[in-house]
Amino acid sequence: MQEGSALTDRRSGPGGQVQGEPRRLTVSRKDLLREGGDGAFRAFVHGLLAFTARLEATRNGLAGLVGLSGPQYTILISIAHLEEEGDVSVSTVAAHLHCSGAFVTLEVGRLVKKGLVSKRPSTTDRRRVRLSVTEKARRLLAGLAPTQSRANDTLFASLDARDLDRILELLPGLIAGGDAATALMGYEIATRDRKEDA
Amino acid sequence: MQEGSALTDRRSGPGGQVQGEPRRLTVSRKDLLREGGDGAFRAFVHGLLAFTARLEATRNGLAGLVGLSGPQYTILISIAHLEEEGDVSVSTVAAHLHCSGAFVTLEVGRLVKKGLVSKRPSTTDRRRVRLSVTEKARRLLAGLAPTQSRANDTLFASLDARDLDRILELLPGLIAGGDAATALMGYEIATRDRKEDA
DNA sequence: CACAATAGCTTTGTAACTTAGCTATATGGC
DNA sequence: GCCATATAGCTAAGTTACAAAGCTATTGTG
Repeated sequence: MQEGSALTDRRSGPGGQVQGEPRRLTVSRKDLLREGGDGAFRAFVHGLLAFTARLEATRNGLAGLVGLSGPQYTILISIAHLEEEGDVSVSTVAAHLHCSGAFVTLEVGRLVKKGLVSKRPSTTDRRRVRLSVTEKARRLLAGLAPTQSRANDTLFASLDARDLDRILELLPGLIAGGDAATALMGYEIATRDRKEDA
Repeated sequence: MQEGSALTDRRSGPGGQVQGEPRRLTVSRKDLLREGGDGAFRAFVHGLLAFTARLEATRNGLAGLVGLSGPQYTILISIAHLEEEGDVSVSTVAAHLHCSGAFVTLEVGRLVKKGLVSKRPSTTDRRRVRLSVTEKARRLLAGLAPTQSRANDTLFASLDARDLDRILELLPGLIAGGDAATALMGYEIATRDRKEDA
């Protein structure tokens, strides 16, 4: 009973007294504010957080079905994908997945050992390595497709055709924004202690 | 020169011979196919992969600015968020972030040690713990808000008002889809060796 | 009142990374 | 052509981010 008292006023402190400051916003673009507040945007961020965790869990499951770890599977399908538009090197994959080259080197090595990726020297730059997925890997992934299809249908059941179109349109900009934001973060980290305006 | 030969036909094997099988689809809902193919959907998946990696990197950067690890920061803001709609326990957070309770216990312990989270026994269920963020944490996050705002403006520069509305509408369904898909994966994993139709 | 289920904690282990340092090649100025 | 600088990839070493298993204390359930 009286669990109603658990109701939390999002503007009040622990004693219930409302602080004078008008809650600093976590985003400022007007398109992303609603009635001057960032509540909707925050909900968006937390929703994204919850969704991406489940997306990753699903990917890990698919990976496990073909005997790979999540990252291995991700790297494998990324090579297959990137291969469609040109030569793929370790650094290409690392940039695409936004992780260190060392990690890609390591995991690609394991994929090679499994016979799923082939590694030959690039013809144009002998420092580089040309990665491609083997026929064995294609068969493995083709075998996974039915399950993948069920998983994707379930995962994206609420998405309609227009949503997909719009997101496809949006993604390049969002990725660019991600690169810009991480660059910005690098700058903020480098200059952080300099200013101290409370 | 003659790098043009690197052009990869996405339907051909290494020798250039086209396999007879018509590329198994990774999704089957008609809304998500284009001209009967899953190419657009695949592009969507890979774009999402690239974007979420950058999103996480940005979050890690924000976390670092306040002396937290990425997961610590994520857990902290999740508690703050979940607190707005009711009591928050370890398992609430674990379910929201789709990770193990053990991990939440561990990280929350560190946040408590830093004075950012308070932990008291739930009044209604003495097995449970009631988590809440401290005033110190609120100040810390408020101090981060300006940077966060710059980062979010950059990250989501390409998103317009209608996009945000639509995604907000979509997210609950997507999260539910994620839960359903991971459940499905559990089933697939449990029954995988049973059938073997090559 | 037993019994099963649930919440959380601790321990223990593993997988997922990164940083630093190295070598080989490439590239741009002089 | 040659030197300085940058880039590609590899390796080794270390750290962090997790999860599985097992325990205790509680709570619901027949």
